[in-house]
Amino acid sequence: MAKTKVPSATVSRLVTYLRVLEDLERRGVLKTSSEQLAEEAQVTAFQVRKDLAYFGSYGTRGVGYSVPLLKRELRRLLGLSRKWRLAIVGMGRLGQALADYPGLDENFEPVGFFDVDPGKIGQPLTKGTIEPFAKMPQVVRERGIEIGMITVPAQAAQEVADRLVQAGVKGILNFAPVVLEAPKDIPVENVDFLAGLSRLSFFVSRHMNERWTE
Amino acid sequence: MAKTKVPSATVSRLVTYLRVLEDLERRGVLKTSSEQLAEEAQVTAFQVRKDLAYFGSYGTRGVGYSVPLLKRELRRLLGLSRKWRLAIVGMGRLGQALADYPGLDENFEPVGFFDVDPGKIGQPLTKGTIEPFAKMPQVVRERGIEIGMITVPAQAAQEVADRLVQAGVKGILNFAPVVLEAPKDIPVENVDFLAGLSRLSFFVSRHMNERWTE
DNA sequence: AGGTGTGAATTAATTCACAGCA
DNA sequence: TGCTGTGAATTAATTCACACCT
Repeated sequence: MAKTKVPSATVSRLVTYLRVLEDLERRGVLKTSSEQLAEEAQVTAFQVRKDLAYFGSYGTRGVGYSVPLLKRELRRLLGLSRKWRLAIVGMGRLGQALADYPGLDENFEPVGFFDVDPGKIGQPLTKGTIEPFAKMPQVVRERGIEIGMITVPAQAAQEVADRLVQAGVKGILNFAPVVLEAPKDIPVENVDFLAGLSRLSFFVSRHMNERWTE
Repeated sequence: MAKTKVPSATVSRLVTYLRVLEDLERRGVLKTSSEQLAEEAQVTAFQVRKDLAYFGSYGTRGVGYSVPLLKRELRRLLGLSRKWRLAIVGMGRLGQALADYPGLDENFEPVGFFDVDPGKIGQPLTKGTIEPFAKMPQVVRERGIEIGMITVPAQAAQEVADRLVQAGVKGILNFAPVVLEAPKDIPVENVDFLAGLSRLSFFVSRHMNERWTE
């Protein structure tokens, strides 16, 4: 069992391994190997074994890994052995799309949906009803909400983040295209869609220029 | 001017620097420094200078960087000095939200919106009209579409990707929660929303357990 | 026999310190 | 003087080879 600190790249890959395992399980596969996991996760088998070894030894030598067991262990490592209660702030199309994103329910329980638009308040959703943002702090406390997901326009995001922190959430996932400030003990994950496109266009343009010059 | 290969982490950070520069420009700031960029991008000033130095020298010693100039250079480096033509496949809420995502227009031009649902076809959007997916290959050729964005359900994503590649796109940005296969000269960027939440919950739960044991 | 787990070797990324230039 | 640009030093991450266990 390793006591060393875990590379953050490893954490990102654990998420991928978990997704692969869920896929294998869906296909009825019960046993797997570092080789197979590597193939599906698009990394090397060395990498898979090393990543897992940071946390413990979950496989059987000469045999491989049990899919359900490894899945359970990864969920535990990622803090997903219980569901996190989630507030989604900003119920435009993005917020609504995320509320219904497949697989969300396996690890998260969205129990609060907020917006400031009076026209939206009361509107029913698949998993609840849109409530006024002003009630958010109260709801966060009442329902023990731990994670806040921000899907409001950029200019409102920092304000929303501050209020979520005040209300007592433990972490923030931000989809607005700004980098948010937060107290250093509140982790914030900033997701930016255009980042993906920009990275992609970097690789595409480099490929098209055939080894770009000077 | 460096000839060395660029760390892929550096490319991701360039995207962030560009976003920061756009923000500075919006605030009317004309000159900046590695210090300031580092602050806003949440990295060290060493890192900023090193990252930029992989590509050239864009600053003035003793002075700093010109915001518009550095912005232009970063856009060039990222292949964003012209707009990429974009097809969005899957016009559910996620597809529609992304079509209107702020800042998209600065670097991308969505010129094709596709769905298989007959009920959606013909529906007007902010930037166009939903067309039948069957017409996608023809439209990709006619309008010179270079990048395909996939926002369909997971089970349809691979099929869509294959058809996009056949139709001749140069790169794919995938929002469906699966890892896609593609020919090795076609870059694919797989975005997974739950990845962000899972990473976040890892950090939150570790923090809550106060240095997690064994 | 066969596939994991892990120390050692290698490679990559980051940090640093300071030379170089406006 | 002040801040960039960069080789050198350090630290981190990945790859490898093989001991080890079933």
